[in-house]
Amino acid sequence: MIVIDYHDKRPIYEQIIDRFQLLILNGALEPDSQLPSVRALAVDLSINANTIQRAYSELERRGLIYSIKGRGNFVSAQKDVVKEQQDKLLEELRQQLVICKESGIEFIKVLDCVRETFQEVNL
Amino acid sequence: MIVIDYHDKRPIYEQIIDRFQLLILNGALEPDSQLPSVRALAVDLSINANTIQRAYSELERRGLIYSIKGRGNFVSAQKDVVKEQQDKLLEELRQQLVICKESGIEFIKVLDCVRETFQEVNL
DNA sequence: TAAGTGTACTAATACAATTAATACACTTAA
DNA sequence: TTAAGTGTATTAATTGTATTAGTACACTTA
Repeated sequence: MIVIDYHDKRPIYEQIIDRFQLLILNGALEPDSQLPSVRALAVDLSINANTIQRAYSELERRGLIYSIKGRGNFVSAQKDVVKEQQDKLLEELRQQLVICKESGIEFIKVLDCVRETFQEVNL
Repeated sequence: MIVIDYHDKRPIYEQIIDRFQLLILNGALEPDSQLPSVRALAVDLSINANTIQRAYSELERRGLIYSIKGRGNFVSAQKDVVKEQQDKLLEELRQQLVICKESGIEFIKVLDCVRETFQEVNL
């Protein structure tokens, strides 16, 4: 479910955050379903439990999960938080688009890139 | 010409790299034109000259500038390096697009984002 | 009650970013 | 020739962040 890429320069907790966020946003993890415990996942990934805890804290801060002491962490059931995080991703995309535009990359090239990624031909 | 954003989490040398790369890619800095000296820019930005040096070294490694001992740093005159760096930016865009797609963001929303950024209506 | 859970805290280590101070080689203009 | 300005290289020190490690406490469930 979760894989750490040690060639990735980003911190481990950030990789975990992004991975879980992805699984929640696309619906792979259903609302109210339980996440692995901080200790269990720590053992599974051979890392420290504090690192998992840090990732879970951030996910909770974003409203993507909620935690119950003594029971565990669970996927949030609120739909608006999903939309909110998707909007943040779109904002990051927008920033990258601005960089591309300001770097003199032609509009058609960007459009091709989008088409290829989404494999949409009916445009 | 160059501005440092201390609210930006990225290292200073990286901000300088990106800023100069942008100016070179979009043609604001013409081939063979001279860049500020490492010392002069350091004083101007109130940072250490080594930080400028580090940024210039990376820009030279990318082939975007060339340096002459005792004279200064100059914008590269080779067109293919511009294309090469633009392709790298497109690859970063592609990765962000994949994240958006895998996060369940609809194709039309991404397309709207592209349209708005490039302000193209004839689609 | 025991085991499993989240949470909080501190200490220690490792690494990266940055500053600082030099020193050296080269170019240009007075 | 000399002085000023340029790039380059090196080392040391400081700072901040990521991560590990260990511990303790509160809560839930069987």
